[in-house]
Amino acid sequence: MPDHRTGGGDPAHTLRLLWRQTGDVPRRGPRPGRSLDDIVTAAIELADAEGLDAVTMRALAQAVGVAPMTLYTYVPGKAELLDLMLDAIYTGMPRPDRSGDPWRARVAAVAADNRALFTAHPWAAEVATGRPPLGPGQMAKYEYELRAFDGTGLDDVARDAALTFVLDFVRAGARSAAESRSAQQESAWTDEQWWTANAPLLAQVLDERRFPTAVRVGAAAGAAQNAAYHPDQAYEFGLARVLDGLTTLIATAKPPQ
Amino acid sequence: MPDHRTGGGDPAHTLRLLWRQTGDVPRRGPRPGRSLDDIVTAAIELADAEGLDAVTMRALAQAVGVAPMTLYTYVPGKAELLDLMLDAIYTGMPRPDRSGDPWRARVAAVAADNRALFTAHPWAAEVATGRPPLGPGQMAKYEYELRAFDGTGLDDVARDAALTFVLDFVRAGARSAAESRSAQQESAWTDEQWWTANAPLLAQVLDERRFPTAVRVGAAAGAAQNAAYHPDQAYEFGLARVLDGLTTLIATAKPPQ
DNA sequence: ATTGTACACCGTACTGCGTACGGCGAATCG
DNA sequence: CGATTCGCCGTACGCAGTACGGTGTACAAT
Repeated sequence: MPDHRTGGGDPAHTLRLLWRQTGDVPRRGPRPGRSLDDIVTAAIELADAEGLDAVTMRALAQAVGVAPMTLYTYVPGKAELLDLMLDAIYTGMPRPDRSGDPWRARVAAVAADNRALFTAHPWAAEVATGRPPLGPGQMAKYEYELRAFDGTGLDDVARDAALTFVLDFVRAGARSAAESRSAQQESAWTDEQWWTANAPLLAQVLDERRFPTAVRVGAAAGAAQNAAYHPDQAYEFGLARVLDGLTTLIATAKPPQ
Repeated sequence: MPDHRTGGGDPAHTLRLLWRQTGDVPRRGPRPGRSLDDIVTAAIELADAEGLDAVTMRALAQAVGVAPMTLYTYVPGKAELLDLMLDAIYTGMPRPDRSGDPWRARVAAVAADNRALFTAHPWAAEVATGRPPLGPGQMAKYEYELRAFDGTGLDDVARDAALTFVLDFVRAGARSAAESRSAQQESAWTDEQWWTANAPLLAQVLDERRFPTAVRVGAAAGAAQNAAYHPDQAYEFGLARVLDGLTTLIATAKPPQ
């Protein structure tokens, strides 16, 4: 998991790029050969195909068809590029009108939408968004997702906390998946191969009398995970718990009328 | 957030190091000047003090008082070192007998213990543990934490899923905190400075009619986070939801007798 | 038409990372 | 007392982001 994060560049510059308007003043000198969107789109495609680590300035330049240093005429640096990539995929998320559904279905849908985002763009889960890209995509996403809690009786602070709670849960699962994927890519061992390689070695040193519960539960969990697809299981289990937890909160906040 | 992960080395070699026994056969040649524990301890201290990024083989070598390449006579590579560091801090975690407490208090204590671990060793939150360090520390931790669900009526698979759910929640919060800290370290901007730098710029481009909920809730949440310490708030809110969600599950699994 | 200038483009080079490789010298064994 | 083992480490390589400065083009002003 690389130390990629949004909000790494100069705020003023980053915001100008995020909220860029198409109409521009006539400029002197030679016309740019590409557009900023070309760069961002190519970066997203590269990240989708080969992971975030593959998005080096050299590789991206080659994909776009320019020399590495030429990228710096479009983007101040890699930090700003990441903000632009994220905001772009946020912009592309679906936002159907779900005002007729009950809140629980709406929140479940928000979770599913974010999960789908991370499936389509696994690299997005790896990016630290403590300082979110404050662009149009992020704002539209935030606006839409907050609306999922309409009618729950939660106040504004609780509403933000609840959304953060749900999104953090989805992100955590996507991160595990992304980490697993990049681990396989870099170590040339499948997760499964790694476990089967470890099992016999571990059995030699592991004392069942010292760790009885761990050995028993570990075996059961291991068997269950082989039967079905593991990340999906953890997601289903966790999402049910998340929604139940919010249900308890909302039942207290808004007693049944 | 660097792409540090456990389980990156050769399984056989890693396990041998993790379960190393002190009694050794007499060896030929010169005696080692340091012990493996010296290396691991120094690495943990360095990570505690300056973050995981500061643990470079060169910096660690200097801390230990040897040349960089000398480290490779103690550890096959950096991947194995990380496994050893993590298992070592797991070993040091407190494991008091809480069998008298109700399950909810026990699980809350497990969450608190893990949170304390990440407070003492913030770098631990950054490490991807999809392939956990299968050493004595990790096993003791797993054994102990599974016991928190004794008497809940959960079967082995659900018990593992529930523990994973709780630990992932705590880890997600600790990651945010760690990311925030390293962001401040590298960008020379405080999170707060960053937000106050962005606020006026964002106000110029942000249309309140287009994003009414976002603007309102964002303002309320921002104000609430300035009043108190933000990560603590998110933890308290989330933990209550997590426990409530598990309560609903357990009430269904084990009807009140 | 000419000149001045802003700007797109990019070749070179620097720092810092993990670590492969091979040499040196000391401690132990036969 | 030689042979062997093994701790130690100097050098060097590939790859990352990007600072710096040079080159040539296209427009604005004259």
